Amino acid sequence: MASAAESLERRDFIRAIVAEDLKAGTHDGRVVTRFPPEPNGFLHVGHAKALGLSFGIAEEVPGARCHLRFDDTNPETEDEAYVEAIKRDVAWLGYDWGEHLYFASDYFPKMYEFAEHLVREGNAYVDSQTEDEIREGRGTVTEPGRPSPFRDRTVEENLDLLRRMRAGEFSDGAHVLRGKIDMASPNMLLRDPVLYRIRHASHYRTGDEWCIYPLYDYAHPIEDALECVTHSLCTVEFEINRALYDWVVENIPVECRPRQYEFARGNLDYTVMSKRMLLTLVKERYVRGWDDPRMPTVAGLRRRGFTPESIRAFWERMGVAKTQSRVDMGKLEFAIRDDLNAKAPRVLCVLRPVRVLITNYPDGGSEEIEAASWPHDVPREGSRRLPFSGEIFIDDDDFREDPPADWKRLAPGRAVRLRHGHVIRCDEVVRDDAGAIRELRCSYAPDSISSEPPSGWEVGGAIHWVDAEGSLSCEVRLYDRLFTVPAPDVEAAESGRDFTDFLNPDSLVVVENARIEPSVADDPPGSRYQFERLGYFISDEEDSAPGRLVFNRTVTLRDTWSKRGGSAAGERRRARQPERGPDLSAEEHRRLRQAAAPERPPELESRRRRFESELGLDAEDAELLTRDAATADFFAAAVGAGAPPARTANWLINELPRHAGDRALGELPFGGHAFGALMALVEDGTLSGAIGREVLAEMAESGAEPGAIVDRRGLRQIADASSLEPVIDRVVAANQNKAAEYRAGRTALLGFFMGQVMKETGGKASPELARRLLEERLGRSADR
RNA sequence: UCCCCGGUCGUCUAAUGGCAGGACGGAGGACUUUGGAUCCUCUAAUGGUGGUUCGAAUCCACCCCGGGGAACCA
Repeated sequence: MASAAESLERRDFIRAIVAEDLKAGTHDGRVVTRFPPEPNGFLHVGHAKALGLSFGIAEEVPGARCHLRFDDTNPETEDEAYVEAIKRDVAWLGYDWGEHLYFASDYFPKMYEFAEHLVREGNAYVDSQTEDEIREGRGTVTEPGRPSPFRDRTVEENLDLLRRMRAGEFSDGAHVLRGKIDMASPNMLLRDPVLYRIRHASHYRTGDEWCIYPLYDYAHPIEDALECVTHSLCTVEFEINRALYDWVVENIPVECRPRQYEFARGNLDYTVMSKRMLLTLVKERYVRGWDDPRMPTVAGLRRRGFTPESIRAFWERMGVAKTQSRVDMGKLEFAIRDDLNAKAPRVLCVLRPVRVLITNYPDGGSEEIEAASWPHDVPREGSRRLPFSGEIFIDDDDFREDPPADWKRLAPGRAVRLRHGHVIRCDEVVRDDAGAIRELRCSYAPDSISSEPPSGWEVGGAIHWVDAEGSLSCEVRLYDRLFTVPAPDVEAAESGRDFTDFLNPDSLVVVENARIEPSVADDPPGSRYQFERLGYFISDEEDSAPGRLVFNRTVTLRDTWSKRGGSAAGERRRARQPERGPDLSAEEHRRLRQAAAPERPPELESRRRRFESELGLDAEDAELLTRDAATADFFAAAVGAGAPPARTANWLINELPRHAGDRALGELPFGGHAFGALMALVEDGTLSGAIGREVLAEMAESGAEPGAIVDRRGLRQIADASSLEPVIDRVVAANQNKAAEYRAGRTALLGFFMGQVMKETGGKASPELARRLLEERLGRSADR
């Protein structure tokens, strides 16, 4: 068991929780997670994050597992086709659910049985109000709800009604089953949530067997409990649902006690992730389908050429936290380039061909060039042959008649190396009648393939090319971001426009007449390449066919030449910061509140004055301590036991609440007297503040006397220089480099040294003294 | 408006009262038969105001900002 806990790296707060549960043996040392998609759409990259968490943890902990469970409780939107698509995507990402494939719909009988149980226990009732009446009765965020007139039906009546609901005696909406919780709860979900509704609809798996269907908040915890899931991980918007989740699990007869934890969902720049919007894009034909390479779906990414490894690595680098975030596209692009650099063989492809005639090449001559498929820094073997003759194509982009100063490509009178081939120089530009470039006339330096050209040929850079005769025609699809703004959903909501208004018209550019080297002719669809200097590409699995080559651009190469600007997301965030005036200080707010506060009872008011005049408390402390009688009594008892008033007030206000947790003063296992004794120990220097806090923590836990705790644990502080100096010397001697840095001006390191001294002394060093000695010792220049 | 959750370099994320660190991006340089890759250097942050503490991103108070919440969706 310990080894299982150790194998889990605490990479994020969820894994930390799992590791701690493992250590504490919380779920008998078991770890079971689950991934619960509803089969009403395709998986997207955001789901890949959730997959990486739930399946990732299962992979990392020996003996753990992750269930793939279809949460199919709504017959109206779900479909078998989505089940298959989701299974395919999960498997493609490399996650293995083994035997553990489940369907919520398989639990319908059990869920119904539990519903009767809830009714019998008085925890649920059949409500016969209309949908509108129920909504109305729920109240608002500021007003409590009103109980339904049907709330107090007898168990017998409820049971009878529920059975008849199930038997199909009622029409849709005639009745619902509601949990009987709390109509006044600030959490609206707890105001008697609907558990079951009548819906005479065919379910894709259970057909017409059921005419009542459970709702998410009721079904999900049951699914988890029945499967003995231990850590039910979901996104933060379900945080409020947790209270209801816990209520359900506590009120049904199940063995296992799953816990729900929430993390931030994975959002990406320049796309949308909501199922509704994705469905709109597909249905209204803004894209070619769920697997359109511009879609953020797993299927889209796959067709675009992303690897499962890159997607997993991407989310692993992103981490898991609870802050809402919108990740840079650039990070996803980094992940795929990083992966493909070592996986995609290099080939040459010319997107927009310009004909180049090599005038000094032997007439009708040709040769074959052996070209390595991998650059020098990728340790892989392999090569192919490139045909070369006196007539080739280069890319439009690689020729400029009037180039900028730092141009490294072809221009009149300039020379470039043809990648893997000869060096050529442009002698003449031939135009057609319309003035467009028809061909470039160049000369080449013979025998310059694997050697430097003769002097006089100043080579700027290397460009890609293909042989005019020996190359193949192909179609290349260039993809760009689907939307023109980083957050189309937010933009739409704020501007009142539709999110489709922000679609990027250039998200797909089809290049029909590209030319590619012939070596790729017989590769299977789905082959990935780097088209040198252009990017990573994949042959399209749908549209490629023998004799018809179609490539999708996965991502461009990083381009430090024609670089783009900074992060648009950041600019946007800054732009949205509204103007506002200066904040009121905390002090001003306190005064305002106090002015508005009702008069306190005279008894407390007179104690306040006495605390202030007789005990010398400052006005604010006195006020705080006399807000209620219990606090005032507690304080008085402490002072009565000989405690110093000022320090006691300070600790009562600042330290005690932390250790009390939710407990009221009266519920603590110690009283004002013991607290006063602790204060006396701090006051006379027996304890430092830090140790005092530690003792207080133990008192709050066990109720033991402070003196007893101090004696048993030997906690007296070390406050004499003669005992502390050797420690200081040791610490400084052991960290000579840091000491030098400190002396050089990095005084923040004092905290580091203080920490070391505290560690050495078990926290018992007097901090004031330790700090003074340390400053003294470090302040001196290095002694020899 | 009430309840819940958040707020750390431009972005994502570490730091469980003790050195604000890493990654992406950006800038500069080295190298280069890909303006790729790699390597080096640099850049840049704790929302605000108070408080507690020897010491606060971390604890407390108030404020500000963002997200979620009044489906018979999940």
